[in-house]
Amino acid sequence: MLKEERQQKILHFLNDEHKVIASDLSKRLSVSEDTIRRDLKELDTQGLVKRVHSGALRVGPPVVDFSTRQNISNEVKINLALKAIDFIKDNMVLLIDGGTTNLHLVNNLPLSLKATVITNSPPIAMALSNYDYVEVNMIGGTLFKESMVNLGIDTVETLNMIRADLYIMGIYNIDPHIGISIPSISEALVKRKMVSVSTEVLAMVTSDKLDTVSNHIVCPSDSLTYLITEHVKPDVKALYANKGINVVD
Amino acid sequence: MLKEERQQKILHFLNDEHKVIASDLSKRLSVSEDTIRRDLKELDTQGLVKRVHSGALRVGPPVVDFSTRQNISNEVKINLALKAIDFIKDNMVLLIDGGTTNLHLVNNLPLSLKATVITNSPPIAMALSNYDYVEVNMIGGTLFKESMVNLGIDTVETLNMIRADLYIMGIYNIDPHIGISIPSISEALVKRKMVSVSTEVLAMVTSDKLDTVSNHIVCPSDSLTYLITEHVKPDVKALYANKGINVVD
DNA sequence: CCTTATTGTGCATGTTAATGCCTCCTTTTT
DNA sequence: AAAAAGGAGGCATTAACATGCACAATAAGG
Repeated sequence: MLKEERQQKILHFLNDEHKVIASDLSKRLSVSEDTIRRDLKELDTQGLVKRVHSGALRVGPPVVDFSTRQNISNEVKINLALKAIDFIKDNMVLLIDGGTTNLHLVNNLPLSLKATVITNSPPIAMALSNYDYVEVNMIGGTLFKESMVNLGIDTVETLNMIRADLYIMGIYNIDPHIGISIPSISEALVKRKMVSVSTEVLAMVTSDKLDTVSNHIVCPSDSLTYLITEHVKPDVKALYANKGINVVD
Repeated sequence: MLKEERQQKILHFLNDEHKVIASDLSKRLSVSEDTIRRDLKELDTQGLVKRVHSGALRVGPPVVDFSTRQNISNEVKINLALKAIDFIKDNMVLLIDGGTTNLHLVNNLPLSLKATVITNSPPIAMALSNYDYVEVNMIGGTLFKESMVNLGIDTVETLNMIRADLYIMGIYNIDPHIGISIPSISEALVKRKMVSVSTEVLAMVTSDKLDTVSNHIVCPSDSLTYLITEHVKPDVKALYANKGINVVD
């Protein structure tokens, strides 16, 4: 990757996030922190970013890109994604389904990641096409337009032939007692199958969804291996931790 | 190869790729890296590229240059798409594979279209999610990043369970005598199967591809039902028409 | 047809740029 | 205040670069 390209990416990140952390950039762009520091220094000299301890700040207002950016909560989801990335290692077989949070995750994976990704979500597949060392396997089915994932009998049947190291589940609701639930039954069926074919299961969730529930149960909450979230009250955290879930906040 | 020719090619590459690497160019154009460096230096002096360490960047947005035919060809493709739409009726089962021309078609379908579309291309599927009355069935497989389609054994096997009224084939080359061909063998296998499960086959092609050929044959040209193209010479048109192909220009 | 200038190219040379690591120092956090 | 995290500057390594030179191909002129 060219130096100019990398710096362009940093500016692009900064456009969405209003601040960037050097150590995060190092992971995302697969270069050493020293290089990131040099980049930030340069960009600061050009007046394109404001260098601060441990990272850099955006100068001026963000450039609005109508096609992709919707809301501020992106930043929260990006932060969840950055924490989740620590659990993704080279040579894993990953199973990733849909959801905007998962899409943010995929857009922030280290560029050098070497992995096999299985997904039933066209947007996830397309995002992964930027990663040279990631093999993408799409699972077919009937496109469910609300959440942009392929669902149906074919999908479940194909999943029967698969084993994954880590399933990154896009979730809508989670309740420590009842479990993970979802409004759509067909999505629930596919997610349930995905849980059953994966060694570990990771989910990211914003704190406001930590004790909500929908009508279709995907799996009990202790099916999760990792739950990535924001700052939560200690008692809620303990509730999940007691079930053997690795809570990261 | 002439120097000017080579530099023209470099500009052409840059138009599609927004960056070029000197060492890559050396291989692609079969000259030494020194020569490439001299070329890039020259082009930089003329302000046509921005020279950076290890390569060069495009200056400004993609060039609207007639020699590269980038923008023009988009217009042409949209025109082809508009002609092709006449052959798409409500309640059809359509099989659509990848390619920019097909994507243009999908983006210009009537919003009221009521149909079932089967596709192995994530971008096509995503574009179709805007159509309320179109059911989208995705065929899975291994994502082939160059052309953004799912390919492989799974893909072909899934196709065995399908019958379509009309297959809209994205094509690269067609020669009236030899047939439709494509550089990638795995893509050829999938396309061939798609032809065999469809009642009718439609392809759109710009006139400059009307008598070219690649190495892997998909099917004889008379497998086509409709060939949508630009203005072509009467004799060429007759050549295709004599094979029972409905040529539209 | 042969000579000769011109140009483009590849190779050998020393030089510079980009990056990662290391050590020592500074800032931040606990 | 101690510990941890971040940063600056130096050094080493690698890839990319500029330069000079030689050779080949081409074009012009005799």
